[in-house]
Amino acid sequence: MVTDRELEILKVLWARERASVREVQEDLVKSAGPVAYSTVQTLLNIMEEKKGLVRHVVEGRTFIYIPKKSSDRTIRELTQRFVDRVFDGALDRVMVALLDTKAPSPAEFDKLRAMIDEAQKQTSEANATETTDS
Amino acid sequence: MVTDRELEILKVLWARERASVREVQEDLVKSAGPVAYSTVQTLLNIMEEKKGLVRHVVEGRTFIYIPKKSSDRTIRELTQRFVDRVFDGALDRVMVALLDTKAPSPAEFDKLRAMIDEAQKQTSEANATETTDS
DNA sequence: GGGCTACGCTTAAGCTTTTAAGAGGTCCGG
DNA sequence: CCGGACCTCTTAAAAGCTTAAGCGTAGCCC
Repeated sequence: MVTDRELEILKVLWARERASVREVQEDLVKSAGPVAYSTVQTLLNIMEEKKGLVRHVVEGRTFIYIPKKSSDRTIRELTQRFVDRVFDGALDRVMVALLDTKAPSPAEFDKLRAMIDEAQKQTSEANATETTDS
Repeated sequence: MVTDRELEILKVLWARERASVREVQEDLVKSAGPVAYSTVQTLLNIMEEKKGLVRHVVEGRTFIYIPKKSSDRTIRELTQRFVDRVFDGALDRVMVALLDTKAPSPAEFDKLRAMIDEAQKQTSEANATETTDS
């Protein structure tokens, strides 16, 4: 659904929160190499009309584009799709592949552990409130 | 590079190690819904000629296709590409998204921790041979 | 006002992906 | 030995992605 180029554009929009076509195009040239103004324009148009990924407001005669979904949510959806597609949803297999592609440093290992602890704490809290909820 | 359909085909080939077009097509129909024989044929042809993902041997008048890369390696490459594309290579951010998309069970949490421990043990052993740490 | 510039809109070409129909060859059962 | 079944190969079309040129218009500088 979200293509490579569209993701790049979304990243610019998330970083800026709102941006004109020109701003997106200039950031893209810096971060991802040359791309024509009209290309960005067409992409943004499709992303609004056909995919509902962004919306725009008019300021003067400039279109200001704004992402519709948060980066968190979009990235979560992309991750979900990827995990399902490649790993048939098996989280442990994802972890194996991840740790295999890039060997983390000891500090990163600790960070990962902390994350897992935190995530587990969150879920157990969530479960606790489920039963005692209003 | 590897598209969705191609990945499905590769999964069949990895499971069977080697398969005829007919076998791939039949497995695909079961696992992923209807698809024409000739479609699978064209895909396999492209995967061999243009992408070098598979090769074939002839048995009688049947083409037997064989994956060129292991599933491990291919999946590692796909994962690498995804992490770079979506997360700019930041492993910790991947972990956040993963734990966020699907809340694991306590048993799964333990499994993840064990994996991390194991991975760290592996790397520290590897490091011990090259640098004699303090 | 006249030209320059910036902007959005229209159109479309080139490529990849996905799908499939149809041609033609080979093999086996009868 | 003949016909159907099964195979590969050829062709191609629809859809989506990526890229961009060209047009009209509105504001701006002088």
